[in-house]
Amino acid sequence: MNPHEALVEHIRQNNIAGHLHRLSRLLGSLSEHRWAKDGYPDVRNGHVQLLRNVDPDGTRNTVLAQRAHITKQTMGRLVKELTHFGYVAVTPDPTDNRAQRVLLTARGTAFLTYLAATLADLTQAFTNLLGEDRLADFSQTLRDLLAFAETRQQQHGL
Amino acid sequence: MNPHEALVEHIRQNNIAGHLHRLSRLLGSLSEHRWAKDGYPDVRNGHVQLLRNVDPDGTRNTVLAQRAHITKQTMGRLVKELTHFGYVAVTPDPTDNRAQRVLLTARGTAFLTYLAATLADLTQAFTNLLGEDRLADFSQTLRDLLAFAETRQQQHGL
DNA sequence: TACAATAGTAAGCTATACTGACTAATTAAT
DNA sequence: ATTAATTAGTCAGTATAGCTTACTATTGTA
Repeated sequence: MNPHEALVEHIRQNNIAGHLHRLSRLLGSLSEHRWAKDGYPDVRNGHVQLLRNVDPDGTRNTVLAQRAHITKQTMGRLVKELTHFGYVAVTPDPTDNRAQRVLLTARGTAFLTYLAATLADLTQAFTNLLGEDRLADFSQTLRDLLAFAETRQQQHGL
Repeated sequence: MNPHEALVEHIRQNNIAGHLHRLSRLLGSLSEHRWAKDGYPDVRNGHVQLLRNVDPDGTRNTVLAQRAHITKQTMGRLVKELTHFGYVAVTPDPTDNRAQRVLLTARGTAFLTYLAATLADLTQAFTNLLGEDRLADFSQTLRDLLAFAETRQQQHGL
């Protein structure tokens, strides 16, 4: 094995970030195809990070953005899209005239219910593949790595 | 816990795809910041999937695209960018006048060497956090899930 | 009352990927 | 040997998911 091959091999061995990226994209595209097939063609992956953060009594855009770790402008776009497709509705916040409350519509709730079922399916498929223990370990490690990466980001180092 | 809370809780519990997406983005942005700080400001994460697939004697654009699982058009853009920044060079393929060969320049090789070192650092940080065994398990599971998702995609189900 | 902070919007930029349509060159089939 | 099909690469356009900068309107505070 010449030096270049050794180098490349080493990089492939440590390619966790690349694998994460690819798996994330693959799962995302599989999900959206399934949702479309099952009657929810206008919901995209990004929308889920809105839908799953709405409280029963409605939630402000800014709060949704914080929970999803995106800017309020980006969340604002998601709200607009999901409003247009009828998954959420926006009402003025009675306690603050600047603010709005985002609420799930019946369709939004129906989608969330459906989503929970498909996620359960996926978890089942993963369990069949890996077994319960390995899946739980993976999930926990994922959370640990996420916490680690967040800390690093706040320190702004690598 | 009312039904809506239970639903949302269930969705959060099974939020593997969301976590993957966020971790992938976080690691990507940390990497690019570090690369910029260390003298490689023009290399982005996407470029790595080109650089690490170039053979010592050069590789065709189409082959690079296949290895990186992206379209040849997208890979073509990466080639153009990295050529512009001096990390790769393109020569005609002597055996086929339609084709080109992408080769690493000295700068490209230097970056790959540097990259291998930073990946080793990151692996070390992960090992400190998780221990060798958990990291190895995570890495293996990631590969298993990737294989699973690829298969599903080819079947075009779920 | 004036000033600072907050909620949300508008506009525009970037990165990453895709598809469809094209040219030029090669290979295969008649 | 010519025609037809495939292949390599590019061009142009689209979509998604983020971002930043700049703005209005409201609220809270000194």
